[in-house]
Amino acid sequence: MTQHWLFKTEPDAFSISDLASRPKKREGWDGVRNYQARNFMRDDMKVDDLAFIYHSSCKHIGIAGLAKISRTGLVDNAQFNPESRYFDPKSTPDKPRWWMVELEHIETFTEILPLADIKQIPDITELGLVKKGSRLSIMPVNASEFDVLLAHAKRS
DNA sequence: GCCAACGTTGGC
DNA sequence: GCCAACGTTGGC
Repeated sequence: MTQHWLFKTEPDAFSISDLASRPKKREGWDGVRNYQARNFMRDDMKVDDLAFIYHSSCKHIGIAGLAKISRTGLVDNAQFNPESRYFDPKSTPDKPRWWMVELEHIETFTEILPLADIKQIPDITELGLVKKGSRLSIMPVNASEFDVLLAHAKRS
């Protein structure tokens, strides 16, 4: 059973076009340091699951494109690098704390589907983005809402 | 830059 | 295990 996801990113740090310009259009999604988000990646994601890429903390906030999960079960090596802002002194290579998946770019939407518009769509009620207080950087999207959002994103 | 809401830490 | 204090997130 394929699931659907949404990954937040700050485009100043890593954007949908950065993903598209990587070799094979793929990149490991490192730097997640939240247990719930990690658990989604480590326990629930499957190769070929689809994922929206969402731009946050920027001028044009919203869903910017579509990707898929290309690899799972990867260790986020930034946790072992003392130079990295994602370094975790409590994690060891024997027993890594932080795991990630790899994403592969599928499509950059012609226009970003703005958060303000998403909030106006009557069918979108379950999505974490529109729920008060949700700060998850990675969240599931149920199948019907995923279809609605994809239709809106392609229409704009 | 503000600030509400949330997650994490650490003393007890 | 509680909970206050602190740090972070992220829209506005």
